[in-house]
Amino acid sequence: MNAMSQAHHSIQSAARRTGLTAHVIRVWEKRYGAVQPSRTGSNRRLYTDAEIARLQLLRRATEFGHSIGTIATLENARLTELAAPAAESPRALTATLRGKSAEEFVQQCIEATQKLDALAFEETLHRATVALGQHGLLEHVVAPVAQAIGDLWRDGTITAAHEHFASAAIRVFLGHASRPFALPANAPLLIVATPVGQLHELGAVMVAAAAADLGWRVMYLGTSLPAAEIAGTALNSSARAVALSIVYPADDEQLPGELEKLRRYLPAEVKIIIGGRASASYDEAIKRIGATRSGSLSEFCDQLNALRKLPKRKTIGS
Amino acid sequence: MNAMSQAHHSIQSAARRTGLTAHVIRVWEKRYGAVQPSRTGSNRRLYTDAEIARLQLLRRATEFGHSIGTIATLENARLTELAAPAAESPRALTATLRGKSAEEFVQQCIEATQKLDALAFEETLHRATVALGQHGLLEHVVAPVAQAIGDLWRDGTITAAHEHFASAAIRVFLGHASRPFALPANAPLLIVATPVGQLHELGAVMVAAAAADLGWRVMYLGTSLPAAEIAGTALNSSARAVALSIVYPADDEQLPGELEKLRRYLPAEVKIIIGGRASASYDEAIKRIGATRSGSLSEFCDQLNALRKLPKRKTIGS
DNA sequence: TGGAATTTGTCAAATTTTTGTCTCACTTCA
DNA sequence: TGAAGTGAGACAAAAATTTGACAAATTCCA
Repeated sequence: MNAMSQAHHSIQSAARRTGLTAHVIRVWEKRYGAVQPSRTGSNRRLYTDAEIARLQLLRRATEFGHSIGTIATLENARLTELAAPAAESPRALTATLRGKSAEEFVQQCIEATQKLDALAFEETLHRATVALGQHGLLEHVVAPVAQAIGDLWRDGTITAAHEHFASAAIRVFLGHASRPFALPANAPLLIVATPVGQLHELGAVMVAAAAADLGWRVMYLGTSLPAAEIAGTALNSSARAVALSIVYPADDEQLPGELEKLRRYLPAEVKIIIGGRASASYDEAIKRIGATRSGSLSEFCDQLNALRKLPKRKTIGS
Repeated sequence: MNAMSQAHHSIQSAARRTGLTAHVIRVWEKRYGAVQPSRTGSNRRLYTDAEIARLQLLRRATEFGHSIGTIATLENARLTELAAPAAESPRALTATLRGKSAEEFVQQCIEATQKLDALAFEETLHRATVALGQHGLLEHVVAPVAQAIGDLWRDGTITAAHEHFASAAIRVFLGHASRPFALPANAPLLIVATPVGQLHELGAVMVAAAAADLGWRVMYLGTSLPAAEIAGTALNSSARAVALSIVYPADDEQLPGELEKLRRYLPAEVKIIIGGRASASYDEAIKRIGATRSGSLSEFCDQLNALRKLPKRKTIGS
C-alpha cells in the first residue's frame, strides 16, 4: 500500500475492477458527476485507485437498491454505510464462513471439476482451509471430493480427464501445504507411497498432507513403487514409518506378496500403516505382516500421534 | 564469468522470452521509452535479464487492459501490482545472488535427490528461480535435472524411488508456479497432457509452467489420457492448442493411432504441439496429422508465441 | 388506478487517439 | 551472401470520446 495513487487506470481496467461497463462509468460521470477522472493530453480518462474504489462502492450501493441518481454525489464514508447495511463488521465474516458447511465446499469442488475451472477449484479449497483448518479440509472436503470424483468417474458421469484434472488441482494445493517448512531436524519421518500397480495418487497425497500438518517430516515418493524401493528409501533415511495408500484394484494378487516383501526388508521398528478405500480387501495380509490399517483419516492421525511418541530403542541418558 | 551476470540478450531472445514481437519491443522503446537497452558498438540492442523481466511485466499489465502508453514508464513495483491484481505479493525479486551458474543448481538438485532431501531440493529450485528467472529455471535447471535423473535411473545409479521423489518435488514446485493466476478472460488456453501409455509426467509439468509463464491459461490434465478425453476437454473449454509430452517408450505401437484419433476429434483450428525426448521417434505420425514438434523448450515457446496471435474469431467481451 | 414523466442501462454513429504491424532502405553479423 | 538488426514512416485495426436515441422499469400525479 504505498502512497503512490497516481492515475493510470484506463477506463477499461476501471471497468474490469469495478464490474461495471465502460459505458456505465461514463454515463455516471456525465449524468451524475459520480467521479471526475483526470484526462490525458488527448482527453482519455485516467482513474486513480481511489476513484475506482469509489465506483466499487457505488456499484455495491446500487445493488442494495439505492438508485444511482440519489447517491452519486455522496461522500465515500456515507456510501460505505449504504453498501453494507446489516453487516455486523467482523463477526459477519467468520459467521458466513462458519455457516458454510463442508458439504457446500465439496459441492463447489465437484462443480468446478465439471467445469474444469481450476481457479474456482483452488479458490474453494483455499476458503475451505480458512473455514475448517487444514485437518478439516482434508477430512471433510478433500476426502469426500476424492471419493465423489471416483464414484462419478465409475458412473461415467465424468470422464477420466475430469478426474485427472481434479487430482492435479488437489495435488498442487496439498503439495504446497505439505511443504517441508523448516521442521526441527528431529521430527519423525514418514514415507508415503503407493505399492506397485496402484495408480491412484490422491489418497497418498492426502496422507502426506495430514502427516505434515501433524509436524512430521514427509518424504513423498508417488505411485506404483516396488517394495524394495520403498524399503530402501526408508532404511536410507531412517524413517519411523511407511504409509501406503491402496485405492482401486481390490483384488490384486501380487499386492499381498509386495506387502510381505516390504515387511521383510524393513527393520521391525519401522511401522507400516495402510489406508485407502481398497485396503480392507487385503486385511488378512495386513494382519499377517503386523501392519496397521486406517479406515479413515482421523484414525490415521491417531496412529501417527501414537507413533510419534514411540520411544527409541536405545535411549541415551539425558 | 558466466553469461548470467552480464546477461546480454539479443532482441530476438528478448522477444522469445516475453512473448512480444521484436517489432513491438522496438516500438515500445521508441514511442514510450519502456526500456533503454544498452547497445553494442555496432548499435545492436542488448537486453539485461532485468529489462526482459520488465517487458514481461508490461506485457502482462497490458493484457489486463492497461494501455501501454500510460504504464510504460511506471516503475516495476507498480507494474507488479497492475499485472496481478488479486495475487499475493510475489517473493522479493530484488535479491541479487549472482555468480551461481545454472550448472551449480543442477548439481545441487541431483545431490538433494540422492539424499532424498526435499527441503534442499525446493530451496535450490527457489534460489534458481530468483537467480535465473522462471524461464531460465525451466530451461537451464529443471530440464537438465529431469534428463540427468532419467539417465541416472537407467544407469541404475539411482532407484525408481529417487526418480519419483524428484518428480514429486519438481511437480509441486512448478505446479505452484503455473497456478491459474487471475488471468484475463481472453488469454489463450492450452491443454497439457500425456497420451495413453505415457507415464512420465515431468515434461508435461515443465510445458505447463512455461506456458503459464508466457501468459497462457493452462489446463493440466496429467498422464496417460486417451485421445477422446483430451479432445473432449479441449472442445469443452475451447482451447487454442493441445500440448503433449512423450518421453519414454519410443516404440509404442498404439501411440500413432492415438495421435490420429486426437487430430480427427479436434477442430482444425486447435493446434497440436508435441514434445519430449521420445517425440522424434514418432515424427512420421506427427507430420501426418499436421502437428508441430518441439525439440526444445525455447522452440516450444516460439510456437506458443506464434499461436497466440492467430485467431480472428469473434470473441465475446466481458 | 391508469397514463405520463423520470430514471437508468444499453446501443449506434461519427470522430479521434492509440497501438500493433508492415514496408523500405540501409547496416551489420556470421 | 543470406539472415538479422535498425530507423523512419505509413497503415489499419482496436479502443476511447461525445452525442443522441431508445426501451424497460420505476415513480408521480391527476
